[in-house]
Amino acid sequence: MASPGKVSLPVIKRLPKYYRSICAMAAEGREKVSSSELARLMGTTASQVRQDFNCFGGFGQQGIGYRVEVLHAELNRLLFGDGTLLPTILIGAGRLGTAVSSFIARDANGYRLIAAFDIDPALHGRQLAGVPVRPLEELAAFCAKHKPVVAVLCVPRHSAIDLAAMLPGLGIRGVWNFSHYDLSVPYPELTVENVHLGDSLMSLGYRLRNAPKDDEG
Amino acid sequence: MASPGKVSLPVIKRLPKYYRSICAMAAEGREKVSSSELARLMGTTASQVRQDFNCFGGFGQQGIGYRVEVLHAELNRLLFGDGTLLPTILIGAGRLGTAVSSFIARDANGYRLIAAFDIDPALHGRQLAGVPVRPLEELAAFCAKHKPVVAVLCVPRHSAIDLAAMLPGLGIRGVWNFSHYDLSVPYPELTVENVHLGDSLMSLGYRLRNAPKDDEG
DNA sequence: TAGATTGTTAATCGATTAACAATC
DNA sequence: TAGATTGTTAATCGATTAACAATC
Repeated sequence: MASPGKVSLPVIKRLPKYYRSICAMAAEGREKVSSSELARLMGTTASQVRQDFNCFGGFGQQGIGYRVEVLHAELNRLLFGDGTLLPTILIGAGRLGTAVSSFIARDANGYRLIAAFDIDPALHGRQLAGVPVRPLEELAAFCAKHKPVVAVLCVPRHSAIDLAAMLPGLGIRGVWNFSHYDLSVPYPELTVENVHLGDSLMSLGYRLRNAPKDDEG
Repeated sequence: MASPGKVSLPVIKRLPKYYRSICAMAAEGREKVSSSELARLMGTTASQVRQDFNCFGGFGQQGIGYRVEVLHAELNRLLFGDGTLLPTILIGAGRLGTAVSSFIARDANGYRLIAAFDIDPALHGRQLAGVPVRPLEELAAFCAKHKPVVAVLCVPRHSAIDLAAMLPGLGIRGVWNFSHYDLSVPYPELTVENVHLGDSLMSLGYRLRNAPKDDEG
């Protein structure tokens, strides 16, 4: 079993996919599953499934397989810890911010939205997924008092750069970044998940233009 | 120079990041740039920059560096082809769909939104980023007539599964998938970009809980 | 016991990085 | 020419896959 900090990023990124498969199985009442069946469901190999689980100590029984209930509990613990929700703020309450806020609030992903911020006075006071939109000037005071751990950035590129510089000082340790500026590079002290919608669209375009067109060629 | 279909996915995913850096430089009037400077900006190595560009034939001059203008033109061509926008439909016009539609329409990413679809009659006829929301029943007829190439899926998991099965038959070759179901596995005939917001949030949670807390430890 | 399936080590594969000759 | 920097080959690194002993 590797020490938790040592688990590689590709493995970590696969955990939610395992979790979803297992949740579906648990809901169906399945009791056991083999690495090869999980692999087929996820489009990978049985080897990878076993390697991945063994990063965390091995959840199976030799000769038998994996108990769905055990996998479910272990993955749940890995992804959500003891179940304490991570206090989270949203910065940028525009269209994207609004969509994202309801996503955080609705889907049980381990986060609790405690505030939203925006520079636009027209938005101040509005409710967003159950929290009011506050002026950006209140950010520092709010963080000092309520100690959010995660910031969701739905702001333009330049605001993201400015904000990221101050966030660690406010106690923020994680950022879910929707601005199209890659925050992982300049701010290694933050744990960042970049969701670069524009980049993903552009690379899709390249792949489409260069895909083997088996229906035409 | 590798044949276009052979360029590896990691390289393709870096193209938009190069493009943004180069656009910024072009805007500043910079004329030349070295692989090492680009590498520093992107948080990678000069070696990788040169390897990446050489997948497409090499855009630089030995001893000199890269001309910003050349890089800009080449990356532009790679990402956007001849500039023809890819005709695109949105399926699912809820909160997320709304945010995403304005993203497609506003940011110049090489796509042209030509229609939106939803099962909810309450949304039918509404305008979304300049196109009307249509009943889902019209999807097949619309595709037959207008030949969209890309579908953006902002629908729940189960609808995504059902839709993906029929999309190739309607001429759709690419999918930008926001449903939390991984479409790459069951539909290899589609070029899919999965944007799994839930998964990205969950893995962020794991990383935060297991990050080395240098401010506490 | 025989069959199945994990845990774990070894082999392979691919991507990244380093090195260096070519060239401006 | 000397210095700089690419293009390209070689070395390294890490992730994936295969193999197999352990075990139910």
